[in-house]
Amino acid sequence: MMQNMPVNDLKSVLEQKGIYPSYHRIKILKYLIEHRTHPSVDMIYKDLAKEIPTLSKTTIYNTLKLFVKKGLTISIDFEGETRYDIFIEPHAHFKCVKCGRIYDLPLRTDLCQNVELNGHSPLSYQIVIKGICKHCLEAEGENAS
Amino acid sequence: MMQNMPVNDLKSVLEQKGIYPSYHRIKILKYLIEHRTHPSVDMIYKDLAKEIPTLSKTTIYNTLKLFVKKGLTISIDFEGETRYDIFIEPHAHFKCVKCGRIYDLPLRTDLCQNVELNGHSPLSYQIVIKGICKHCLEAEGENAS
DNA sequence: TTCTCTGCAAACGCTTTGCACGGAT
DNA sequence: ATCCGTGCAAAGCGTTTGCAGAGAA
Repeated sequence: MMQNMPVNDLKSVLEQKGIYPSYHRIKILKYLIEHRTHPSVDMIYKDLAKEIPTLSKTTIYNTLKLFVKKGLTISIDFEGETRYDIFIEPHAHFKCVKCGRIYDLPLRTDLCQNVELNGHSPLSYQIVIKGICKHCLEAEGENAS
Repeated sequence: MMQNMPVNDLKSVLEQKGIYPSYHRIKILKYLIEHRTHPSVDMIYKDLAKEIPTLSKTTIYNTLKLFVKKGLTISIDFEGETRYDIFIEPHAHFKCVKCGRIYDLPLRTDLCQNVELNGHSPLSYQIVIKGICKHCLEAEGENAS
């Protein structure tokens, strides 16, 4: 998980996107890079508040909205909760209905080649697959034997 | 839009899925068949409340949850709002960012053939594409000329 | 009677908004 | 002095829950 990207690199990632690299924004970007678990605002808040006791959720909402707007992050809607991901190349998401984990899945061909667009012009897409993840399937197998 | 399915046919659709065909449930099913606009609870409520003044949103929530559970309907999550659709064959959804309309799009091959599942076992999926719909593109063209 | 469908009101969870403080330029 | 990042509190919105009353079997 840990990628130990130097703070100066994080700063330049933000600056290249036209985002002022404040202390909080660097921390949130660092969190997204080090926790590739598609965290919600609440998850980020609970973890970062340990380091930054004065942190507010509003700041995280503001920051992620800015990151999405600037194309640094994507947002994914799961039943009533928004999750965030810095991996912006096209891919699908798999959500395990047992453990709740979310995985990235590569696409063999771009989605738009697989859909009949009927004249509509796509800008972005999101694919969410629900099911039982490999991890839980293996756990089931162990219990059965 | 109107398909004028006889009430007895609507009843048997429900009964075949093991759903008691109450007055409200028939009305909601009828609405879903006649309005293939991926309505939200609120849209259904606003329309049906004209005919059934005592109708409550809770009943619509209960009914749609039951329909989804029994496999009669699918639910799609759009930014913080759930939409419902009786078209249960696999397909993608296109949401226009200008007019908000939602379209069904056919898939050329099943999604799961296009994704590397990495050992996870899928149960269901949803694909949402955002962009500008044909209708709005044509309207833009007219304004430009 | 018993079970379930219905509906009101309150609670709930996630997100947004309004406004004020404070730091940076 | 101005702009912008931050944070508290309140409001907003979609949804769920608890409970009571009505209706069907």
